Amino acid sequence: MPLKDVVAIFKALADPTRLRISLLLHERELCVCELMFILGMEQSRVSHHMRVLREAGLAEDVRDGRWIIYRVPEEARPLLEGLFAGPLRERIGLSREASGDARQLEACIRENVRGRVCETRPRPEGS
Amino acid sequence: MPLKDVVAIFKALADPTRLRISLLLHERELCVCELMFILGMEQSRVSHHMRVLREAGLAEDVRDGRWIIYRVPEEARPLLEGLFAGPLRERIGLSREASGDARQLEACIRENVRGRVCETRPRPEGS
DNA sequence: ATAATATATGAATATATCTTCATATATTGA
DNA sequence: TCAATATATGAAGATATATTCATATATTAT
Repeated sequence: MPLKDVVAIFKALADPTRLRISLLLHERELCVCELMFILGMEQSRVSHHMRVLREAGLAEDVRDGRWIIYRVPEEARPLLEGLFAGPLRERIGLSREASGDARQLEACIRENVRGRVCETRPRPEGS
Repeated sequence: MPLKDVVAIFKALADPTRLRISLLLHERELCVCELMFILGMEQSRVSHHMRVLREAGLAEDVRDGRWIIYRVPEEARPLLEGLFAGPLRERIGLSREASGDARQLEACIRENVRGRVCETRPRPEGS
């Protein structure tokens, strides 16, 4: 494997949003609207980040009806397991962002965000 | 630890040169002129990269006479150990760059690069 | 077929990053 | 003290990256 590909993995994780997404996907597969809900970010922003994670091999998508579900590919599991275990886990676990996200992930499931209308786009003018 | 600091660690490793340097320091402490020799890069380029690694906590420097020796700080050892072990080790180990660097590191020691004049700056005009 | 929903993507702008060049600082040896 | 060596750093330019806005595509329900 070219070093370039390893660098792409670190690049993918070298952004707070993508690191948060990666940690979330490490817990559970999620669609874009669930990620929007958890992160409080708009749709295209999440989508663009998903492309980077996908191209680095840290996420893959499967269509399920009108949703596209993102998850960690089987091949990348041991890698993320290794990265997020040990010394990093402690540091990340103590971060405000990660614990907030964990709480939002629970809310996301409890409130069945995927089942309901998600308002993925800004409403057209005057409605 | 704020997520920001974890991101800084990934950012530091998300560059081919710094990843190579980090792998080298993981093996052995090195001064800038040794890194220049191994990487085949000019002085200021190496220095700038060292600053990023230092600020991310992945390198520290100790002066030894006119040399400044870089090494992995004690606190960062377990982290790098974790990052560079497992699935990543295989991928990195197979990369052309990393094996080239390993060979150059040996040459660097064999030829006692630190002991000799290193030409860390471009010669002044016409000499 | 049409409308609504979920997602992706291209373009534009703002911001960050990398490299190079010039120069500053610190140490050693004559 | 002066010259040489080793390293750091600031500025400038080139390139990459992140965010937003507008719009395209795919699926479902009516």
